[in-house]
Amino acid sequence: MPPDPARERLSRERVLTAAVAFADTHGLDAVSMRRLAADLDVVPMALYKHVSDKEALLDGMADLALAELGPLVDQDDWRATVRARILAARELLLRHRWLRRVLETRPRQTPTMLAYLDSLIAVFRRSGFSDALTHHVMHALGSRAWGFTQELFDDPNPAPPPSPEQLIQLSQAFPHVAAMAGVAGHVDESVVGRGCDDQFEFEFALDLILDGIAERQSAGWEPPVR
Amino acid sequence: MPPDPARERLSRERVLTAAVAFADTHGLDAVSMRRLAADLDVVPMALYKHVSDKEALLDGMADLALAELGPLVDQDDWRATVRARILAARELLLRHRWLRRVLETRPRQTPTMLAYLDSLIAVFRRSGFSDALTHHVMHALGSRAWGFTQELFDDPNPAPPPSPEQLIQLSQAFPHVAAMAGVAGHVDESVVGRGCDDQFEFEFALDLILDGIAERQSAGWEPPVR
DNA sequence: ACCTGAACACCGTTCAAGT
DNA sequence: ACCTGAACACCGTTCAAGT
Repeated sequence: MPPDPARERLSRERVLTAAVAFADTHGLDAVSMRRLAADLDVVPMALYKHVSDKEALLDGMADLALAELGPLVDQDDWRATVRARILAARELLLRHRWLRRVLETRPRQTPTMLAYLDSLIAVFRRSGFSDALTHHVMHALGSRAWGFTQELFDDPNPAPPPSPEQLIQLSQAFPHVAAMAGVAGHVDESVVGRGCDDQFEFEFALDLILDGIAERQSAGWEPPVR
Repeated sequence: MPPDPARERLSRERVLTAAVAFADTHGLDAVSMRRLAADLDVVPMALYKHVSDKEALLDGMADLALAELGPLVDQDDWRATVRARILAARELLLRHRWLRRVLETRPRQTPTMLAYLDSLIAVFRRSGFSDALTHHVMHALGSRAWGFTQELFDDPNPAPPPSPEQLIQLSQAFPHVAAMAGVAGHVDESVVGRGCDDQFEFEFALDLILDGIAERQSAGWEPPVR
């Protein structure tokens, strides 16, 4: 049979775009080489011409999604710049719910990931932070620099809410968790559970850390001699 | 053939203990139902009598490892107590390198996980923190409450160090990353890479956050009215 | 140069049977 | 009550062949 002329040729770009769309709609767990191939109307092995293996596919997906971020925009001062940049990254991660888990599992930073970090680090260095302080400060931000926290789960099928009986049992066994969670209006979600990492939580923690960073810097923090 | 009397009977405890030991020595990726069964000299399906599925196995492994932590020990004040507790958890995670990834992927908290969080939350509440502040403060700690950060990878096969040529290329493309990393004496490790999340880094960030928490509390922080 | 087909070495898990 | 064996529906990836 002659190749169907109506069928678009495969390309790395087409593979990655399809993979991102597939993950957006079906979740990361559904992304397999075989299913992606089926989605593209192609035999599994056809993908390997454009992507060396599954890890490379995930790298490419991360790069493609991160490209949506665009260049860093300077604000009034380092604090506002870093804050806005991180909140923008957070919005990206909320648009692509699978991205957090992909970033977490990259054994090496992709160039796009490095470029993102470079742009953040640049803000601190240009604002007079020492290289040592910049280094520690980036560690203090940790994954929050990417706009996510451990709470932001990518669970495709959230667990059903516990029954009233279970709730009573839980709050007897773990009274402090219950009291603390109750205040936030979601007794059904545990501290590091999913669902309560809303904008307010994220900004509270981010500002707390930015305050700490500002304090270290204005106090002229220096690395301990050893 | 009669059952070999010398062969110890399987039990949930024996399965979990073997799984923990197996993960300790071979890494998490090596833990499969089939390989664990082979390790126990048993057919794969024999495990399912003691553990309902693989997720339950991972839950059990987490519980067993976390049990090593023991009860919380009170120190001079909330700050010292929380600090010591978190550093103890960190040491546990360093002993069981697979545990971080298992904790991260639990869709629901196991009872042992909840008990750990409960003990931490109790410290804040007993020290006069409001429930609302306690809630936000636990979020600010995030995964650091478990003694890990995004930097603490469980990579069984660390990537080879880049060649000098690659290093030069990298530092030209990402000058700020290079400058910042250089100061810490490990140009070969990127910011969120593995290997530089040493004790000092962790304590720097932890203390920065504890400072922020102490500041919020002594300032009488209250949730915004809405 | 790009895609295909069959095969290999793995998974987790079900079902029906053995002791 | 506990373990077994064969089977099912999946994986990622190799190799040799087609066009």
